[in-house]
Amino acid sequence: MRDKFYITTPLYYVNASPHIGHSYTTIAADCLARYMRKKLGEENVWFLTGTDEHGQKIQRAADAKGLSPQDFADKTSVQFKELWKALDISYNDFIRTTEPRHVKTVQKVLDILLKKGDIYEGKYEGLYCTPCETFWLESQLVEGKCPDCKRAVERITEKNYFFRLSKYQGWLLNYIKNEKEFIQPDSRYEETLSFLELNKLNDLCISRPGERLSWGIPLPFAPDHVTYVWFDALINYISAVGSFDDNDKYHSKWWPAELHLMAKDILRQHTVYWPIMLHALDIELPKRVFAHGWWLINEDKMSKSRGNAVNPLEMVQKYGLDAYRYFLLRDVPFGSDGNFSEESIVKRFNGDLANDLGNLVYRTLTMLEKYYQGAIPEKGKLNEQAGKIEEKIKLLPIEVSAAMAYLDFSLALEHIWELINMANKYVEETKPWNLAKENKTDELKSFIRLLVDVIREAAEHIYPFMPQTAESIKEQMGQDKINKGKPLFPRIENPKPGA
RNA sequence: CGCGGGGUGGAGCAGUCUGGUAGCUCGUCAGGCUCAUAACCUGAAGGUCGUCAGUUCAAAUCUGGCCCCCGCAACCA
Repeated sequence: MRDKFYITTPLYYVNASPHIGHSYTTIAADCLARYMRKKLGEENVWFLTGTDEHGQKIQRAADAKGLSPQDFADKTSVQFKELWKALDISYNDFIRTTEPRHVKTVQKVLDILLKKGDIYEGKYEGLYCTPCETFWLESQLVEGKCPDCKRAVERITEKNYFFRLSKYQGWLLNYIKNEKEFIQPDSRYEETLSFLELNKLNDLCISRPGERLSWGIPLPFAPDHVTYVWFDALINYISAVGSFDDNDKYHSKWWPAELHLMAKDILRQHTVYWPIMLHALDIELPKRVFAHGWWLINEDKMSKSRGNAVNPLEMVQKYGLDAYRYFLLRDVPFGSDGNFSEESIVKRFNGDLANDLGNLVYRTLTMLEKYYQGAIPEKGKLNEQAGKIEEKIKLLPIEVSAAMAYLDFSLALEHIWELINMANKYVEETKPWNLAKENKTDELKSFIRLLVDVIREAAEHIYPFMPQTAESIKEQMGQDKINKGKPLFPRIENPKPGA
């Protein structure tokens, strides 16, 4: 493990409001950042997120609302920021692709690559639907017409600039073959590898003529063209944390990133375009690229057009922030698709949070109150069952660390819950109410103290996932005495999903 | 024959690489307990592991055929 940790989310495209998919990636990144801060120290972790604001879709969305693209982007960007605040996201920096620091870097990159001969002028030819302002592939046409508006398309040719992806295909293939950890999960690694083996990369068209699209970063050597939005956006990962010197060398305290997190739909941009761009710039590659799955709504892909997008804020209001965070990170293994439903949230809420964790904390606090007037007793002698719990407490950090190394949040939580469940069982087997009646004070003391230790330990590990809950537990389970509050997660009775 | 993933008790999954009593969570049923949020603990019922054939002393696991589901198939931010 290296001593610094730079983690990124994708820059979210501001053509629409954030949904649970955005919140999923960001919560995962937040959890990891919090975990690593504890491990490496606050000052050694850098967590970047932001918004991607250029391109045709933004221009159109802005037009539709009668706003300038910048005003439109400003508005949506704020929505993302507000959501991250509501979700307790601990990002260190929020970059927008319309910020000068980014624009400057993108233009510098374009200049360097042109100088190196990796960008060249060429012609882009394609089938274009003028009303829709969209290029279509032959295969996408419906009866030879635009699939959207059903009008005729025309073959047009325009001057554009291209980035020599093809030149570096062999290098990239070789690199990926040697870096088995570069792309995760494994299935995505295989997918990328076979894609590169079976296909021949075309050079990437990285410009759009200004008359067709003006909302973008102008090419420094051809101001009548703007930069293709993906080429622009990826560069944020380096523009946010460093800069080029006069000799075109990139310097940064944080780069290379330890991890780029994203959903599976934008894997290729991060495993093909981006590595080649960096390599052409003579910059080190990120250590890992991890693509997680999608949340499906009733087995369906979530999308605006289907009208089934879920608003994260609504879920937080209804179930609480930590329950929402817990659900997302616990319910499916990171990497797989999951089914999102309020029914499953309620199940996790009642089962794991209320019955297991919340109840353990509450019953322990009550016993402390009842038997010791709220004072936390000293450690004492342990019986066999307690010894097993002590062992588990020692083992847990190792288990969690192993799971987190592979971004298996679900497994990490499972390990934590093993300890919680052991403790609940321990209460049952020890029968403290009998110890109290029989005046076995030593045994009662060491029993309750062990429960306190278990809960403290659990709170430590829960923190990256549910920061507020960890905080609340610590507060209630004070240093020497308790401050019992309301139950952490009051059971949700008669759940009415959708109500 | 484009590439890949998958089909395991009511639901969701693990196990398949390295064959050998089919495991987990939820749900259902029964019991126990009272510190606790009708929470907690214990036990039970429930699966010929998609299908057909083969290899083997032995197959969810290996081999081949077939059926079904789901992604991906290069500028879609």
